[in-house]
Amino acid sequence: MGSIRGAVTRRGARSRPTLVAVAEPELSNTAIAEALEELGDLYELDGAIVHRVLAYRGAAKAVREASVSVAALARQGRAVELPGIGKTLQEKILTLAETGSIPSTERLRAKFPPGLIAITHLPGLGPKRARLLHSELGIDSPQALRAAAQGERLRTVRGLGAKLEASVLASLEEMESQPDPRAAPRVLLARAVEIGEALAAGLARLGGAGTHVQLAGSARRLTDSVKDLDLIATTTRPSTLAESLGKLEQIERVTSAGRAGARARTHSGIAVDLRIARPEQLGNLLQHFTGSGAHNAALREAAVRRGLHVSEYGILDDATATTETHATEQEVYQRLGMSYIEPELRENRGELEAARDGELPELLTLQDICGELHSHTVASDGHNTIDEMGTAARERGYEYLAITDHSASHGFGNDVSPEQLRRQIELVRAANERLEGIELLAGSEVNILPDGSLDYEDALLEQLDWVIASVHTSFAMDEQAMTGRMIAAIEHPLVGAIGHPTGRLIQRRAPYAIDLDAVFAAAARTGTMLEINANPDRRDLSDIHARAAARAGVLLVIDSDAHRTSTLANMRWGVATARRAWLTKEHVANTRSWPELRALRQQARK
DNA sequence: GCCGTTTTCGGCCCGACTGTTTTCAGTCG
Repeated sequence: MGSIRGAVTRRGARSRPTLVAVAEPELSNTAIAEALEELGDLYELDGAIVHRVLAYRGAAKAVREASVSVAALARQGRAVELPGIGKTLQEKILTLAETGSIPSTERLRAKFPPGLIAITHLPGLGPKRARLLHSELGIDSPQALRAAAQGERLRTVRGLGAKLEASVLASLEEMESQPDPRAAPRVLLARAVEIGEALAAGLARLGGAGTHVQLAGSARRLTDSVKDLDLIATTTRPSTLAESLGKLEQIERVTSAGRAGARARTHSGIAVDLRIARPEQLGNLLQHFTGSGAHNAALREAAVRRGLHVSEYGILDDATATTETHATEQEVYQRLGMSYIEPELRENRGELEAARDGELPELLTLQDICGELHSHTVASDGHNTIDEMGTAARERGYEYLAITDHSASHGFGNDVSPEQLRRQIELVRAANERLEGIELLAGSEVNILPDGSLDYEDALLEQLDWVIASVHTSFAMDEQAMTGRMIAAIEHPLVGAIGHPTGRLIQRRAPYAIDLDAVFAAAARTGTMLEINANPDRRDLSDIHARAAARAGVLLVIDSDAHRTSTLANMRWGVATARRAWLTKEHVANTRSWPELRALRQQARK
């Protein structure tokens, strides 16, 4: 399932490719994850034990993060290989895929009105209170809840009071402007880190000598987006430091401050949580507040089996009944019998087992990157000249820079005609003569047309050092067609890499429908590389997808896709994604010199 | 409902906060 059935265009064929035949698309992982989440919510309302509910939520997460079709896995009896999915859930997934629904969902939907689930998602209200409201007052929707709160009827229920009525009304008002509270606005990582690092530096300055402040939370794990900022500090004067948070220009207001820390909000609306640690327990606090929640829960669960209880304050040993504190995270992990786990890996995706077995990868670093293979100039939609980009790349310490402007059909007034590309090649060659200390490569970011062909003739592409092929049009094709389109480009012998392979824009545009299993298989077979586009809005491939690609034997490239000299620095976010994908230096092609990389390409073409 | 460096049965992270409570349940991260 999900694999290529028909013959694909032979590598080396120069004629227009024919689209490949691919299998009937399966029920999407997103749809399965949503169904499991709904069933978890319904069981929660039904009063199931919390662990059963958590099992459904854990399974939904595993399905959402799976890089292959879970419906296809379930058909093969292999969905049980995913963490948190056992025989029961595999059966339910199979039933869902084959009949379109799950019987227990249907039964519980009949029992609880749909509006009740919405109520459980309001802050301060959970399943217990929703059920109470339903049984005591007959409340079955947010509208009914509002009426009851306004009529001061909530306080007639034992355990509820006037303050809850007020907070419910406030939450309902909030919900109207933001229909799903779980979809609260998140900030892209680049912006969050920029603000977070400024806050940390500002606090360190105000705290004076002996004060250290660092980012924790999801910003430290370098996730795609961030909900709030966690800062961890050590200082000799805790109260003074907490108060000084409000003096920073980014802070709109401080909601609380004390010796243990402070809470605040930036002018841009991001919640900030400052925690002040005693130096001897900095490791415990930092480990706790870096998360992720799933990583910490799994870590603690494993520790309990060994008689150890982990919290932000230390590790309690049942054997001695004492709590030990740890100045560094290294000591925390060591005490638990593990090697140190880099923050980017802390997602409960197998890192705990690997750390116990001493099998964590040596993650790629920014310093490993030798060159940039995707950049734009004024020839298309960039803002700097070839020389300016080359000089900036050299200043970053790169050995090479590929100039890859858009191609003949790009549109927006930025298309580069074949004639213009010929001229551009000459300009790049001339600039390469002028500039010392960096090799400039003549390249192009070529459009993959809807039929899978490219928008320059092969004879012209052959004159280039480096070709990236990307989809920039017709995003709405069905999965079969899009997969065939992409594989045709992967099969093209002159294509070095596929740019931003899924087309996603974080928080704005979902990936287009595509069978990535088939794409990875084709890329591994042909040696065509796949890009991790480092633009902070894209980070495409994602961490999950890049990890699956590497496992499938695909070689990756990390590209800034810079449109001006300053955005060459976006490489940082691509490396972050690669690290979250467990990638080492060996997985990434542009950690190699240009001669080595070129040799790899030529080898793949044989 | 899942899962095993004490278990195939009986467990399943930890602490803070809030609001409503005379000792705690529910929710949250």
